[in-house]
Amino acid sequence: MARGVNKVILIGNVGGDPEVRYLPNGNAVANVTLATSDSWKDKQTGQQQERTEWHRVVFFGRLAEIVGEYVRKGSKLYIEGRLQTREWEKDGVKRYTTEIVVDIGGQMQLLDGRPQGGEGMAPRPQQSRPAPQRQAQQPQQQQQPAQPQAQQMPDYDSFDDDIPF
Amino acid sequence: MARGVNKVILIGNVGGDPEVRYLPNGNAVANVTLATSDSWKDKQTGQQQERTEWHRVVFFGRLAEIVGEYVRKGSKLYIEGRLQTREWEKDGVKRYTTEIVVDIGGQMQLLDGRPQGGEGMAPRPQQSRPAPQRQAQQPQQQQQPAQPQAQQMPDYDSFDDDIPF
Amino acid sequence: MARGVNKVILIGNVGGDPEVRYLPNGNAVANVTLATSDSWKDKQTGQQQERTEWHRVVFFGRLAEIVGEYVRKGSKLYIEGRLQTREWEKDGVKRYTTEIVVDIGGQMQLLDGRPQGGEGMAPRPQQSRPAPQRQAQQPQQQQQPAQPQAQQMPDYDSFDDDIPF
Amino acid sequence: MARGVNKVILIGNVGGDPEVRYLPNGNAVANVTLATSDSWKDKQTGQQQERTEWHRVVFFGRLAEIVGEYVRKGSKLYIEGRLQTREWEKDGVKRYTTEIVVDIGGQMQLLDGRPQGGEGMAPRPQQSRPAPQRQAQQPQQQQQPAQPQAQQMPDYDSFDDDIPF
DNA sequence: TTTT
DNA sequence: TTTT
Repeated sequence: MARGVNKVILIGNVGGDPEVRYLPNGNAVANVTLATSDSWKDKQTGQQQERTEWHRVVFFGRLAEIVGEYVRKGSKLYIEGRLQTREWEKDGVKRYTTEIVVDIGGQMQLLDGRPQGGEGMAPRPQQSRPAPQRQAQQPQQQQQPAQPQAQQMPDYDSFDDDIPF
Repeated sequence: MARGVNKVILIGNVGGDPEVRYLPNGNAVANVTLATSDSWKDKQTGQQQERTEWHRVVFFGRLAEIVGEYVRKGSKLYIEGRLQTREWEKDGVKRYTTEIVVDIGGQMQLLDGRPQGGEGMAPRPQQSRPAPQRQAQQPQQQQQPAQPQAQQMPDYDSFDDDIPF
Repeated sequence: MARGVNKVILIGNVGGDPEVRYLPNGNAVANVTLATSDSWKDKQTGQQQERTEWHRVVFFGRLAEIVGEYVRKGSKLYIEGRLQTREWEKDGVKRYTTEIVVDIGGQMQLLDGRPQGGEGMAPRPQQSRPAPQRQAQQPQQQQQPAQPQAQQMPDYDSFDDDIPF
Repeated sequence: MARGVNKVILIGNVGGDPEVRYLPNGNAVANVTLATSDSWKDKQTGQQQERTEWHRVVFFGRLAEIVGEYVRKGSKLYIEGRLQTREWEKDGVKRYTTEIVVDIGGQMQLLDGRPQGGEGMAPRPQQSRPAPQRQAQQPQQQQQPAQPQAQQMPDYDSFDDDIPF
């Protein structure tokens, strides 16, 4: 149920291989940056201008797993999600990061099965990926308070600090 | 022309009276915060939960003028725009703010003509608002380099620092 | 799962009180017509022009019940659904009707709680509405083949034949 | 200006080479059918189901010309337009056809530069296409009343009767 | 950091 | 058939 509408629709290219993590409850989370670009002719100079916008997209659940397997740097994606701004702190000062959350109620479509590397649509090999913890949660994780909601995830610490927004 | 799609659709309520400014070229800019909310039942506790998301929306041009006249705190709006993140600096450290830009190609609909105050849809009195500078730009402003594009607007300094994201 | 995207977003006013029916499996179906309008200035004559577009919207499930209770002639709605064209026959000739289907994955928002009649947001009295058959299906209906999917619903025979498209 | 919102977003594949025509005023019109498909698992039978939906899309102006040059059978498109139902008559009985109109305010993105035929993105040879009549309208066409608006176009007679809706 |  |  919702009062209001909060909808984002993007088509763009992925800036790097997705980072996939697993929450203590076994739910997958995948982070991706997505570039959309606009070009227009400057009225003053007549020059063709271009501006690229980078978006932080966070997938949860089943879509996160699909992203981890099939999406790579350069992939073209359609995504539908919602805007969410989370607060974090650095050196005692509050910062805010706005992301597009894609979970249930959202959508993702891989528009291009041929990203760099040329392995076609074969799933990415998964040796280096930690096993999903759906059916087998580790004991020490169950001692932590359960994660009731994806939105309440305390931190996104796997994010590179160098991508600042 | 665009490579990619960058679209945001929101329906929500305005958090405060709009701030309207005029760029040196006479174009109006209106800033508004918009609240959307989601509610859901927590699976663990069975409790009804609610989360409100605040969005920064920036209108340009004709829509900004309409916003300045008809939108007030509490107004319910439909907006369609695009995501844009701009960089700014505070105490020597870079910060990023993500906004929804609504200009040509975007859309705005006032869904509720009866916000708090009860004056109906009568335009807001405009004495305290600086005159639009479309046909009559002030000389000292023309000495500055022209602002060719809304996106290149150097700063949004009229923003209240207390709205941190 | 979907290959492709099929999304319709409308904001408009409802042309008449909704017609709510119940499928044999107890699922509610609500039909509504929704008007959206565009106005523009004719370049030839300089006259203000207006065109109203009428849309057939079909709600299923929980949303259909909400529509039956709260939506009335004149209500302003936001809906998000998908396009679907169904075939029917009249006098031996095939006809096609395109509707916007709003079910799971879709959305509905009542944007105006004050339609004509002035009873506020109180649910419509329900004496004249047949009881939902969720838990108590009637025997003769169970003898029919089950309706596996809303999309496969054989007919919309409660529709007024006079609304031709 | 609009009271209400009427927006359609589709991603799908084109069913045949576009038909491009020119209105008496020189404006291009391109007709395309676009397929979107949904698949789901039937709850009764557990079988994977698929349903393809065909949409009639009509492009006007610059986008129609781009469609005529670059879009072919099998092309994958993103389109953003609005719903419009027009009335026509056959054997004295009124029929209605719903289309997605993509003109100014709409958008089109070619998501796949490699449709069947393998000529890459080279524009389609244009010998068989009637010259645009922008600057040079033919006299007999000017005797007809001018077409002030794309929406008022009297007929779409170039459509194949075999595509019935 | 992507893509055309 | 709606609404502003």
